[in-house]
Amino acid sequence: MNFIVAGAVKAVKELYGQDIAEDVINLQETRKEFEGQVTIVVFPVVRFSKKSPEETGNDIGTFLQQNVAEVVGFNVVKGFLNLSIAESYWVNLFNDTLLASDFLMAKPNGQKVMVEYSSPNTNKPLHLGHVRNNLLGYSVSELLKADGYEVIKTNLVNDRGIHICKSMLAWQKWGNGETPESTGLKGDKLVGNYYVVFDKEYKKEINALVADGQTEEEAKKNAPLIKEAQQMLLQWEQGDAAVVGLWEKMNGWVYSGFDVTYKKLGVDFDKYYYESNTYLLGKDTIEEGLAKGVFFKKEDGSVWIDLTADGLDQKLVLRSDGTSVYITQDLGTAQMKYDDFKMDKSIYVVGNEQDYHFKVLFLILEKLGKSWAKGLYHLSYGMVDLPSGKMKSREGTVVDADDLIAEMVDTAKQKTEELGKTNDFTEAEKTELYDTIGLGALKYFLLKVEPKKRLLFDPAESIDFQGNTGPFIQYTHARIKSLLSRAAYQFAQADYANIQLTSTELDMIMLLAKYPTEISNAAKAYSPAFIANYLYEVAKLFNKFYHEVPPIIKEEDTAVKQHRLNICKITADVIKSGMTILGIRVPERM
RNA sequence: GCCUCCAUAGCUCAGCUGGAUAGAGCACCGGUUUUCUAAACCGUAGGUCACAGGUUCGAAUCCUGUUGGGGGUACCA
Repeated sequence: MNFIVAGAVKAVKELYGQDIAEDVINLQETRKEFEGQVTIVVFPVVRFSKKSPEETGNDIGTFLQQNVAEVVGFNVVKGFLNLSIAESYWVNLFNDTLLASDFLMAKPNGQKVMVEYSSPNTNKPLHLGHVRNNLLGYSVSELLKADGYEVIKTNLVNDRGIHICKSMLAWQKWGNGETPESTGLKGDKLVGNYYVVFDKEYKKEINALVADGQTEEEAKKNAPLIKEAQQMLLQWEQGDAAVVGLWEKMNGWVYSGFDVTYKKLGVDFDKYYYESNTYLLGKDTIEEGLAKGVFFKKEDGSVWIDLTADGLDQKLVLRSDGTSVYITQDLGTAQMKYDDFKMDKSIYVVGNEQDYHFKVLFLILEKLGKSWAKGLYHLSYGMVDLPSGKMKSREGTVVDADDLIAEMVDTAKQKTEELGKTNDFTEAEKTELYDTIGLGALKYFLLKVEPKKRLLFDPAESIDFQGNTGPFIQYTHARIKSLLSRAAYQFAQADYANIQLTSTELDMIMLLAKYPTEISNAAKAYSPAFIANYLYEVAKLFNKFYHEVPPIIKEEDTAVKQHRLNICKITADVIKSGMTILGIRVPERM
């Protein structure tokens, strides 16, 4: 649409003798109720024309109609100049751009980006909050690929620390040698159970101590169990063979459990980092910061940074005993990741409870003069809340990832069987279809919401399969595919000599043409939700088109038939491409 | 206390680089199947865009304040 902007700039020059910048010409789609396809908002031009909005609109409209071949008509409503663009323009756009073989291909931009997501603790199974993280991380990775980046997906596994020692200790004390094999439980579930056991027993001890007259705070510190867990962590750090052995065994269980969930979710990683390897990193960075005067040392030996000038607080970066805190290792890990990959950008997909942490982290790296610090971005997303409030693993008020997935697949199965759509499917085809639909519904449900917004999930109300949902879009795709195969579709450009586009067809072409722009906007905002909402519009408009036109298969005019099948084909391609970005598979039939 | 994010229909969400009469889905009510898949389509109803000011030709959108809610503010991660 650049030619319209250029034409309008020229119009202002010739009509009013004024040079204006291109951004004065504000283009938008013409609203449905008015004639035309493209609208120029004339208010910003008024101060150059020194005429009323209506007169200005008429002047420019007349000029464009006379001087720009594609502009075949115009009307002015209040301050809005609505332009009618020649049908041949849209037909050419459709044939030359949308039907071109590279329409859906990513154009490499030569940049490398790392996306870190998932990053689970290895002491408990994944829940709905983690599911949101995983789907977001995966989808943003796909989105950035589609926008031309080379993407490295990483998972920084939080595999050490007091939380794992809690599970280990509880298993040692009360586990009776249980294993995933002996119980039939997934490894992460088994380990998670002992995390809950620990918490229960710990609370008992606290209550007993409080009854003995200690304050709750004291009791929390003095309970024998927590002391034992801390002792275990110390032994782990010293490399105690028995503790490390147990740690490896239980982490192994958890990993095999996670692998099952990851596979089910369809997410993967190019590179794993383990905190057990990175937790000592960052001390070099502390030295570097001290030398550069970015950090300062207090009398007790602790190291700090003063960020009060930046509107933040003083922040501890190294304990007085010389050991690391959270941010110490994150500083070191950031350096290591950069050294490993030299990426242009690095995205951290982490919940919004850590907004402050990342703000500080990035600011410190900038102050240390790291050239790559400006490429760091915290993709902060809102928590998933239940009607009862926040999910808490320790208290068992979580929606378990595996359970939820199983439930969704089961619902998909039920609904599909009710509709009697899979009577001629093989068992394998059925299994795959139910999986595709169930996960499609779940993923779309989570991804259609803007990442930073918190999300309410009510387990009592099942996720919809109708309306603005994954299955609706999947259905639209399946319907098109079946139509194309029944029509024995062959790709070819249609002959438009005698074709008059319907207004819905015109709308379809305009909407489909926006796909590449949608991708780049979504990528800039790191928001798969843009894609989800766009795909919904595409599917909705297609269904309208589908109902409006007579059966395409029976169409006798071969040019019209080819043209409509082409629209179907591009629609299916765009849906498939967009859904792939969301990590959602689309069935050929359903 | 301070910092930060959020507030749009009964519910779940779009719309936010300022543009025309604020849009969807669900739920509710009504209609469409001898024609390519009714997980679809068409229609009715539903709004003080939390509140109050300000900037502007024009504000759901930008600014300030207020209210309500989430999160953060640890020598935890």
